[in-house]
Amino acid sequence: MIGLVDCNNFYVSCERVFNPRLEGEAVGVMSNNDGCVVARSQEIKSLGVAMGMPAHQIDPHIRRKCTLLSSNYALYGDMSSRVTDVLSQHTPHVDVYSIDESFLSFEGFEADTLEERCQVMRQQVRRDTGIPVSVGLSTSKTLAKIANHRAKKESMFNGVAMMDPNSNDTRAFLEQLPVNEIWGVAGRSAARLHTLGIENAWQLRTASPKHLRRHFSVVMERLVYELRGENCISLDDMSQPKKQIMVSRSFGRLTTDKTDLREALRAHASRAGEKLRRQNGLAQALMVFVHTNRFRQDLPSYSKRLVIPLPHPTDDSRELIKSAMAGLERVFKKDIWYQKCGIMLMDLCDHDNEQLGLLAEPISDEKRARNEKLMATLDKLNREHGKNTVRLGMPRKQNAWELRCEHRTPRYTTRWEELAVAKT
DNA sequence: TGGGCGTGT
DNA sequence: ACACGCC
Repeated sequence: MIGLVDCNNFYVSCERVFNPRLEGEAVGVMSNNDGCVVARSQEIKSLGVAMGMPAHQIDPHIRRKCTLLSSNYALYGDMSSRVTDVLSQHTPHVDVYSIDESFLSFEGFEADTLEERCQVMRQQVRRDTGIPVSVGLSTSKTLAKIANHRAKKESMFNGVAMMDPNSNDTRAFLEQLPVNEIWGVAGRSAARLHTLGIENAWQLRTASPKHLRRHFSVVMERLVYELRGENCISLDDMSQPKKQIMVSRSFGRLTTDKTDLREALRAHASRAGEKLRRQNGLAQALMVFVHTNRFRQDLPSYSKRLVIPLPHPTDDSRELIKSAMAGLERVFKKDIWYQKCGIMLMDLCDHDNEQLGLLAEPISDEKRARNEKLMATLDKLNREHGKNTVRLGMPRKQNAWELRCEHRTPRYTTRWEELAVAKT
């Protein structure tokens, strides 16, 4: 049996833990730069604020009834690991799927004890972290996802729903479930399924896998088996090292200033280096890109990307920065209003069995050890004393790439200076 | 009017 | 490179 634990309205729930006054209010959390609404309380959903809606498009009448917060990823990330910690106490197999979702394997557990166990687990998460979660149980991940939706929507389940893949009840539910509500099926695929006469999940489940493979791909074929209750989506991939690492941000305001781009790319390359070292990898190439705001039709549009092979595989932030700066020289154009820039590390390989290129410059073991120690120290300081305690080069004040986040709450759990204060 | 991945063709 | 998906 597989369980899917999903936190309810996760970012909003995190905010409510530290500000209980938000309970019962219409609350939304916005994406970076206060762009779109990416998390919504039940109350704000009822007001008609859609997922992903640009914040500035919300009707002013509605807007006045809402609390819209900037995202506080330091807080959400920390709360997420607290939730995961509790889950790990209830089964040895937890696959963290996203910041607010985990798949749990209950292999070897008695099936008829699971609903009860999950209730206990759910209540412990609530008690220990303050976060409400729902649990879906079934024999495949796709069905566990569907069960999770039911657990959220139908109050009779009390937050834990188990779906027997072969029950009449399941059949009835799948018959009224539109295909686009299935995990892995969105607008385009749903439209193409419709042309084949497949409108609901039951029709998809009873369709011919071979037929679907012809019209789509193995992904859709697997989905048919998943809907039948056969677990065929592997999630070990989740913990696999990344094949690319990307860091990019929109600017807080548009800029034509090369120094802004230089500083932003330096920060992005450093962050990418951190991620790379954490997965014990080396990069063999780096891509730099810049572009303008495609929504601004009054300004010239410009977009450029450039792949730069690295002289040898590296995880050293200083070398990544050096290549990124060289790239910037080649993609930068004067008098362009840039909206975003970023870098992507590519052709990643494992640190421990590095392939030396034919033309690689040999580096002495001594020098290499020193570089590694420097990076390790940098990472340790930033880990233990907070992000950006030590950085490579200092950005100017009031730079254009600083994120807009006018409504961010304190980082209660990850910054000493921002701890919650109990008033007497 | 976000950011960061993945798979498949 | 592109299409499409997830969260």
